[in-house]
Amino acid sequence: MNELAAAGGDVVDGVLAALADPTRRQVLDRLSDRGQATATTLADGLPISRQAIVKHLAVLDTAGLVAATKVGREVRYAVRPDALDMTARWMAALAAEWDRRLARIKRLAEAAEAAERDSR
Amino acid sequence: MNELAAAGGDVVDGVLAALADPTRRQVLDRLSDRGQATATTLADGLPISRQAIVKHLAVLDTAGLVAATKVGREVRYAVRPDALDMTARWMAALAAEWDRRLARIKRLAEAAEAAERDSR
DNA sequence: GCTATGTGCAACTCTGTAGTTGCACACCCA
DNA sequence: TGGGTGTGCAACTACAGAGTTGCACATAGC
Repeated sequence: MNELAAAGGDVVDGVLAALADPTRRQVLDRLSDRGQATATTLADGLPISRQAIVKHLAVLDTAGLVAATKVGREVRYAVRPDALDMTARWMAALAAEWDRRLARIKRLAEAAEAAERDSR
Repeated sequence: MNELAAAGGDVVDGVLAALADPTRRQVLDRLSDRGQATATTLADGLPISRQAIVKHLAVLDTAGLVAATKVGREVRYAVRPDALDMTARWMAALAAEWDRRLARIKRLAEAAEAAERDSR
């Protein structure tokens, strides 16, 4: 089993699934730009309905990328960097791990080649 | 417009879409573990058909996460860390950007609150 | 109290895609 | 040269989810 996949796997899973959708990334972008916004406000500048935005916000909320605050009759959403940061670290660690393994394999291949040359 | 989204947007887009699928992450994990593998080999330990694996590998290839090498009649795949590393950096920068904006908004809110208090 | 506006809920359509199966083709080996 | 094994291509099914629409409900403001 992979220890990288195990560490905070649920969070990473949700964040990756959430960020896979371009519309959701756009929503996040606008949200981080304004600091706070409601689904209705966000739907204004986008070519999709408010309900679609609401669904996207629900996904982002589940992924921990967004936090909802009820103020009177409206619900304000704000960006939450923690989950994103965690996923970035996970990804960087994974890339480093791949690099390590590739370097090891390259070493082994070169050693095998050298042995081959010597035996000839 | 967001300068972060613009920088290497295509690569990030592909990588995120590719990593969103758990099966593809599993394929990548096995691939990085073995260094090299064919679609047939990878399909052995997984509960899906070779053709499904082939399709996943095609997606990963398009995303730049994997490289294919033809050796005789078989096609060997290997992990390629560059695109993943680039995406990790993009994500870290995005998280930092969110942090910055949140800090700025918090500062503004506090300043507004202080002004409110003074005027009272 | 009455109306405006913002949310929530539910049912529906539709497209993308994960997965399968069947078969043809290419190549290694005896 | 012929059989076994690995790939590629194409058609098909099935399901998740992105988006819409309609309506009921709650709250702010007059």
